[in-house]
Amino acid sequence: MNDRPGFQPRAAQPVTAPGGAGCRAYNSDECFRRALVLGLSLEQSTMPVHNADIAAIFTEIADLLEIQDANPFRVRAYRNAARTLEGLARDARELIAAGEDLTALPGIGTDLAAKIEEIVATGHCQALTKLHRQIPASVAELLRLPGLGPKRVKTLFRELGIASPTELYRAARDGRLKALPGFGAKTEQRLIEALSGRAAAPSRMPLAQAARYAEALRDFLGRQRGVQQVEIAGSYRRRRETVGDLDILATAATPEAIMQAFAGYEDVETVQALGATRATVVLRGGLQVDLRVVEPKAFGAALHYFTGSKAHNIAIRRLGQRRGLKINEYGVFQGKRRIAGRTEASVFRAVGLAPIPPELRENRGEIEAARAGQLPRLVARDDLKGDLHAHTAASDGNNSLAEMAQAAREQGLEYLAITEHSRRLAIAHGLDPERLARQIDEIERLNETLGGITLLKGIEVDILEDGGLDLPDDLLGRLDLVVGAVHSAFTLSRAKQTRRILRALDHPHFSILAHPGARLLGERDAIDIDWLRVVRAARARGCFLELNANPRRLDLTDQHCRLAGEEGVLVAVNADAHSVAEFDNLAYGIDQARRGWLGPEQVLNTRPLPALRQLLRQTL
DNA sequence: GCCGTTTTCGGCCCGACTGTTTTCAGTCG
Repeated sequence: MNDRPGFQPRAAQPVTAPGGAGCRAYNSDECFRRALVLGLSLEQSTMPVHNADIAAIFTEIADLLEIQDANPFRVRAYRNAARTLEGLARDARELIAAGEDLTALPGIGTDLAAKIEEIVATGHCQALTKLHRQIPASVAELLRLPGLGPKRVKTLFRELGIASPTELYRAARDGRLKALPGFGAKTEQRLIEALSGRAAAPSRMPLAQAARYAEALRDFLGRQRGVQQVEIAGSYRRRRETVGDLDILATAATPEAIMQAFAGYEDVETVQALGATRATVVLRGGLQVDLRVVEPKAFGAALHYFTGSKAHNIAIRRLGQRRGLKINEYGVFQGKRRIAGRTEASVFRAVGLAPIPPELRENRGEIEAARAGQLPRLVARDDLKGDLHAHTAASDGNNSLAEMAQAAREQGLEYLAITEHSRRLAIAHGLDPERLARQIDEIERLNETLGGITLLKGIEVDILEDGGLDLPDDLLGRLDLVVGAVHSAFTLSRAKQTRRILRALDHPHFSILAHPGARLLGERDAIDIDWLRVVRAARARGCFLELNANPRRLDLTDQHCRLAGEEGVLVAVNADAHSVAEFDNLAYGIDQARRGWLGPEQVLNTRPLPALRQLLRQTL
């Protein structure tokens, strides 16, 4: 788990937005009034304030307060609130516009609710502006450097006036750091290395990419003499779409042996720490890995602890505390007596909870649900009966219709929709009406010879900038389903982008909105749309949302899956396979669906074919 | 700054490792 705040540096840019476009659409009078009060003109109100912007401001306040040595619990309150905001499916400004009470959110009291309203209305927070008068914003950047926490950053600023990484680099190179109290030659050297760019800034790695490192390392450790259990915990086990680092947990007859083997693993680039039961290394490729060795009787407690999330752990410990129990990675203790810890289930039982699946452990209501015996039965890979988004060599795929059908059948699927790109996506060799008509005939012929699987006739039609579809109605009407997707004009304003999607959903033949956010992890941000309106429009029109299982996309996000589930919109978990190998990606889609609290009944393609056809007809 | 089966005050999660120290503070997860 690397839940260190600011691990994913996000610039806390002041958002110059008294109101913002989205706000104006909801509550123009109020925005106008606020703009007048603040002496700002509405012409400035272009950039809407998102939860991530508010969270970034709260995180920066927390950083600066910490450097000032403020009450640590006050600091934590800002961090908790930032985490709450980042975990919401809906933007705070929408909640405000809908008149909802922000103090109902966990970790948000009257003070922080007022600050959120202030930021939504103005794009700024007075409290942060005030802090900036005492400490420049760039000082907080120093916290991202290895070995620097609030205390040392404060020392640097107070003693040497160092307020930025550049100034720090200069001072370190001049040898001025090691004279400071609490600093030494090693710290100085480490900072020089980090600042000279030799150590790349840590960034989160897509889950599927991390899996390659993780599985190889797990196998290696499992082969070591005396090793009993090896489990990868952390966000990897929670199946987050990206992981910051790997947390590996093991039990072994002799801890020293596995620690040494770990440090000597062929892919290790640097060993950052090596203790008796805990070690940290960085692999070639930049992934940090922590290994922890515990006794078998503590394995469950340690697995729970290192699986996290941090917010979940804190909530569980607080629950234990109220029962007079102390919970740590070694077990659950009543006084000196250990009452649980060998298994995760025993830890949950000790605090009166049903076992919570790792994917739900984000402190987003799973503890309350477990206490009430209302944890959802989550969808599993085996629940899937088909896949509703696939390409062949006719557009930008690699295999033939027959090869894709056979691969899908080998994956245990009963149906597969063929959904090539449409003509506008020329780069992907998209189909024009004539070629699509030919493929329709071809699929019908092939279906007569295929056994054990049915191909469905579909298309991944481009949603044009104005919300129209890229192929004529009469042709779309001949298909079993129409999957529509955005592949262009990603940067439209929220109002325009939302209007575009709503118009596409309105189309009489529209079935499934593919990769609705159109994001690419780490490469392209999601388009800006009013999610609640889109989800509700999909429900009203009998349409469905896709969870695209391609590891680069994983789109819907977990939060939007949950929103869809709560609003009664079925989600299609599709591999978007461009080759026979890519059906394996369905597992990543299922992971994400589980993180979004979806059960089998909330996933469209868990239906057998007749039931699926009936649902699709309702959209056409 | 938040929160309440300890409800408007007094708590707030817990431990390992490193480096700088002579017994521990700071950082990190």
